[in-house]
Order: sequence, then structure tokens, then C-alpha cells
Amino acid sequence: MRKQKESGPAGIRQIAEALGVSIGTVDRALHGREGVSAKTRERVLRQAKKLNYTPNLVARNLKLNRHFRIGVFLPEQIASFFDPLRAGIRAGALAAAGANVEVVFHSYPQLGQGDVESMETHRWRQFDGIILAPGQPAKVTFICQEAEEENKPIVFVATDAARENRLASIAVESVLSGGIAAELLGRLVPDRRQVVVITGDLKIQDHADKLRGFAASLATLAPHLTMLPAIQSHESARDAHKATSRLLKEHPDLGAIYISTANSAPVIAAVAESQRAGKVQIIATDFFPEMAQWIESGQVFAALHQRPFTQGRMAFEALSRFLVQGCAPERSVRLAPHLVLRSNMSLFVDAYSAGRPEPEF
Amino acid sequence: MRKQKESGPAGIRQIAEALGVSIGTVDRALHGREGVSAKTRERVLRQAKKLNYTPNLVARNLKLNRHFRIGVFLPEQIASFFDPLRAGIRAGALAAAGANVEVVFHSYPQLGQGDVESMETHRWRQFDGIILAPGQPAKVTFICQEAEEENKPIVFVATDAARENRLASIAVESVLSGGIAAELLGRLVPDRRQVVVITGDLKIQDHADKLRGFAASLATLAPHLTMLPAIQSHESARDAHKATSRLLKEHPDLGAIYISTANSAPVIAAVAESQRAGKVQIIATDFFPEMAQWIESGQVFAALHQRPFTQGRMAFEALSRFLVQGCAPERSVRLAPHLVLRSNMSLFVDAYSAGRPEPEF
DNA sequence: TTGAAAGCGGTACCAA
DNA sequence: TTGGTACCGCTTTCAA
Repeated sequence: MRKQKESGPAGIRQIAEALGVSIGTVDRALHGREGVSAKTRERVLRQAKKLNYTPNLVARNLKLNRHFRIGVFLPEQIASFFDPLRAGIRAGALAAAGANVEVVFHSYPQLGQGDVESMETHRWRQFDGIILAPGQPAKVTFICQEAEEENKPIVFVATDAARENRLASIAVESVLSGGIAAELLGRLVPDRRQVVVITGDLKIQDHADKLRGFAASLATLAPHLTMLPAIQSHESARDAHKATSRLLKEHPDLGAIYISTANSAPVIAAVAESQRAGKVQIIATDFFPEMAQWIESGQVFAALHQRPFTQGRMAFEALSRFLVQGCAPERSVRLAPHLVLRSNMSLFVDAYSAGRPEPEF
Repeated sequence: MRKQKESGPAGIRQIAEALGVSIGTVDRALHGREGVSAKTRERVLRQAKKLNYTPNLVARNLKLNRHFRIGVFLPEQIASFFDPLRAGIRAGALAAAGANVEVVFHSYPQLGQGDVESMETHRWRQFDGIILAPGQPAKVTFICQEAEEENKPIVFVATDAARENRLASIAVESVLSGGIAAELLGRLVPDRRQVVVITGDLKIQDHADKLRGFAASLATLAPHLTMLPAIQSHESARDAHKATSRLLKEHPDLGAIYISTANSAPVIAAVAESQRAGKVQIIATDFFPEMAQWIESGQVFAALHQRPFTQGRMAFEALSRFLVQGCAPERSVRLAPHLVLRSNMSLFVDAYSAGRPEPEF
């Protein structure tokens, strides 16, 4: 015999009991299915409201018992960025334990190099949803279109691409990241000097955006600084080092550098070797253990932390909520980068040593 | 007849079937309950590992069908901070829909004024967990001790208090917030000038911490600035305005102000009235629509955003995960404040107008 | 149009 | 030490 429910929120059973109908009828009425007279439906809905009914999602989930597999396709390089991003995805999956969502990771060498191939090799179609860092938008567009046709949701992280054919995109606001760098460098370097942006690859949307933002902000907030042509390192340490050394030699008047990719080590090294550390103000991108020393010693004034962990976590949450609860997320989430300075650096260092790469989550 | 399970992750049924035992036995073995021979337990555990068994938390939750009520006790003032914080809690509850956690809000006038009374009036013991912004630690200590004895978890937000007798605490790192303000003001004001901290009430731990951090950072990173005695506004607009006006009159050499509470409007107004806007550099605390104009016009150089929404969300998540899954959260979460500058302000303005008070979540 | 009943994957209890 | 079974709240199917 079914026990009397003693308390707690009302369920369909309570509604049915109160009205003297069956739970089947209540279900049909609540979901607007056919097979219920208008009058009965009305009565059920009223009673539901009266009892303040909310469906028990746990029970619903158990009954439907859907389970999802998410495929994650991310580059290995730059590890200091993508490792925390993966960790964030894992953290999200852990927090949502019970949602029946499984995550499978696949890697390829570098942003924009081998992404499509990796997806093909590992049969991206087998997944119910995909998390992806698009390198060159054009290359992934084709896959996204196919995915859209199959109604398979894709979430972009780290960089954005064409707004169509994707469920959502999580990234730091790159135009404004560049803007912050320009505004701060303008304050740091009061006299008429030259500044340069060292970036990865301007074919990547994100990198181009940062440059645009930097230039725009410089023009309005720091017009006393002149911008040299941007340098593309293509994420090659050798190239970055060589280009920086040459730059320093050719421009003794250089006052500041904005490094808009996480690959800052070779640039910092080149500046140090040329005895210009501290004389050339540097704003770098992303935070990792080595960065701490550079900030501490004043070689780098600030790092713009792109919060990969949060990006990963949010990507997972957006995708899994879409799959499980069916609710569409924000189409485009733009995170504010964290500014890591000497005075607040310990917060980030501590987080790192505690196994979380960000002072949150 | 029970249908054959066709695929998906293995359950206790699959384990039982493979070994020819009953699901009851499997359950006992998996949970280390008594009533299972060592040999059977061994076999079950091995088979579980072999089938890569993970318990279906949805099913477990449904069966156990526990539901929790969380009591939230927060001040009404300052609304620009505590309203988003409440919104964050609601957002967390929404995201965790299905976890059977109900949230009940109770308010009292001001931080440290009426908190204990409100908790007594609304019978805090009736709740399974509590979220609280402790004003003066000493006053809430008593309740916390009682709660601890009843094994009732309490999570602090916005400010911290005695580390004992609480499950967790979520807040921005206030010492470092003060530190950031000092470092930036040191860069903004290059010559030997005076600076002042305008705070709420130094009896509140958090406010005292910001002052400490500011002083410490000033001494090491901006020794050219001299600190005047801190001003306490006690969150009274009139007092803040009057004190600021007097300060400006008495100290024509004042170069910078750090406002360490969200109540910055009267201070900004007083500076503007005395024709010193732009001449006195200001770093304020928290972001709300009016702040946008002040930053845009240059009256305020930067705002340290304390991310109330995130604090609320994290507080809910910590508490609900403890209640539902039983896992203890980080004892003390220290968020990094966001620095809102002219160049990245639009991000925060957009978030506000989109109904989220922070560029995340 | 409605009612009755079978599960979803666990937990817990009673009987063997 | 084991097996068997009711039940959590909902969805769905089949029968009335």
C-alpha cells in the first residue's frame, strides 16, 4: 500500500487526490497533451497553482533517463591556458554529478592546427554535444553547418567565430582586453613614446580583436603613444624572441609592449637580455607560475588573466543545461579578464598552488 | 517483467546479473554495509570496477528524496550590493533545479544592524542551512556556536568572521582590494601628496581589512604618498558628504581618495562641488549604473567590483552541495575583485542592462 | 476522455 | 548471509 505523503512540496499525486482524478490525467493536463477535457485541464491547472506545484526534476530525469556524451576538442598548446580550461570542464562535470553527462577529451597540437582533422578522426557525430576552440573560423564553419543540420549543439570557448551555427560562445572580451592594456600603458608611460603589440596570429579572430581594441583605446585614452606595426609570433618561441630582440635594437625609444598571447616567456627574456627590463613597461596575457616572478620583479606590470578555468566551467554548464533541461544559454558570454598586479598577485598564486588556477571555483 | 537494459552505464542490476546474486547484496557490498561475506563483497567490488560502475545519483536522490530549505539573512542596505547578491543565490538555485533545495529570504536594515534579531524572529533553526552576512563577528558568534552544536551549516558572504563555527565563507579578498587601490593610486599620483581612505565602519572586519591592505601596500609600492586618518561614514550619506567636504577644505594638497564601501555617491558629489573633480584621483568600490557616468567623465578612475552576484551563486552552491552531496566546500573562498576602468566599463554596463549585474554567469 | 500500471536505478526493510 | 520487494515522483502505454 502506498504510504501517505507526509509533507514537502506537492506532487502530481497530491493534485490528483485533491481532485479525485488519476495521476495520468494530471500529467496530461499539466503538459498540455491531448486527451483531457478542457474542463478537467482547467481544474488541474488551478489546483496545481493552488498547491504551488513544481515538478520534481529528479524524478523526471530518472524516468526519462537520458544520458549525454560531450566531446571536447581543444589544443594542447598553449598548455598554461588549455589545461585549466579542461580542468574547468571537469569541475563543471563534477558539480553536475547526477545529470548523467559524460565528457570525452580529444586534443590536437595547436589552435587552428589539426582541429578539424581531430574531430573527423574521432567521429564528432557520435557526441550529443561538442565543446570546441575554433582557430580559423572558416575552417570549422563547414562542420558547424553539418552539426546544425543534425541539431547537434556546439559551444565555442577561448575564441569566437561566426555567430551562426553555434549554440553559444564563451570567451573573454578581446576587444576590451586590448583596450585595458592601452589605457593602463597610457597611464604608465606619461611621455611620448612608442608601443608595440606582440600577438600570435592575426588570422585568429581573437588576436585581431585584441589588436583592434588596443589601437582604438590608445587613440582615445593615450594619444601620446605611437603604435608600431604589430608582431606576429605564430606561437613560436624562437620567432618571438628573435623579433623582440630586433625590435628593441631598432627602437631605442620603445616605451611599452602589450603581449596579447599567453606565449610571453620569450618576449620577457629578450627584454631582460637587452637590459631594458623595467624601462619598457609590459602588459602580458594570462597567468601561470612563471608570471609571478616577472610581476614580482617589476618586469611585467600586469597580466590580463583570461580565466580559462571559468571558461571551461561555463562552457560545460551551458552545454549540459541545454542538453538536460533544454534551456538555451546566452548566445555569447563575454568574460571580463582579471587584472593581475603585484598587489593582488598572491591571490592567483595561492589559487594555483591549491590546484585551482583561478581565485574562484 | 523487467525489460533488458539495452545500453548505457552499468547499474547494480548489471552487476548482480553478472554474478548471479541479488541487487540487495550488491548494494550492501558497494556501501560496505554489514551482512555480506567478505568473499561476496570482494566479487561485487571487482565486478563493479570491471563494469566501470558509477551510481546513478538521480535515482539515489529520488529514493532518498531529501529536500532542504535554506534561510538567507542579508541586509537591505546597500542595495546595489545585496540585491545582486540575492540574485546570484536565486540563479544558483535555478541552475540546481532538481536538487530539491528551497530558498527563503529575510532582510534587515543594514550590515550589522538587526541581523541577529531577524534570525531569531524568523526562527533560523527551522532551516537546514543558512546564508548570512555577518556584520560584527562577536554578535553572530553565539548563534554560530548554537548552529554548530545542532550541526546546522552556515555560509558567510560579503564579509568574513571568526573562522570557527561556519561551513564556509565567500568574500572578496579585502586586504588585497585595499592593496590594489594603493598600488594604482601610487601610479596615478606621481608626486608627494596625501591620500585618504573613506570607509564604512572599522568595527566591521572587512572594512578594517581593506584599510590594512591599503596602508601596507602604500608603504611598499607608493611610499611617496602620505595617508591621512581614515574617515568612517557609517553608511550615512550625510555624514560621508559632510566629512568629505571638510576634508577637502582642510587638505588642499589631497591627491587621492580610496572609497572602500559601495556608498560612494556622497563622496563623489562633495568632490565635484568643491571643483576638485579630476584633480583628486578616486578609486571606488562596487559597480552600479551611476558609477558608469563617474568613470566615463573621469571623476572616478576605477571601481573595485566585489562581484556580489558571484558571491551569492557560490554561497548557494557551496551550501547546497554540502547538504545534497555531503561534500565540504573550501573553508574560505577569496574572490579577486574586478577592476572596472573606462576601457572595459562597457562590459559591466551591458551586463547590467541585460539583467545580470556581472559579466559572467 | 480517463484510469491503471509498468518502470527509471537506486535504498531499505523483511523474510528466508 | 542472502533474496525479494516496495517505493521515491514522474512519464508513458495500454486498457476501459
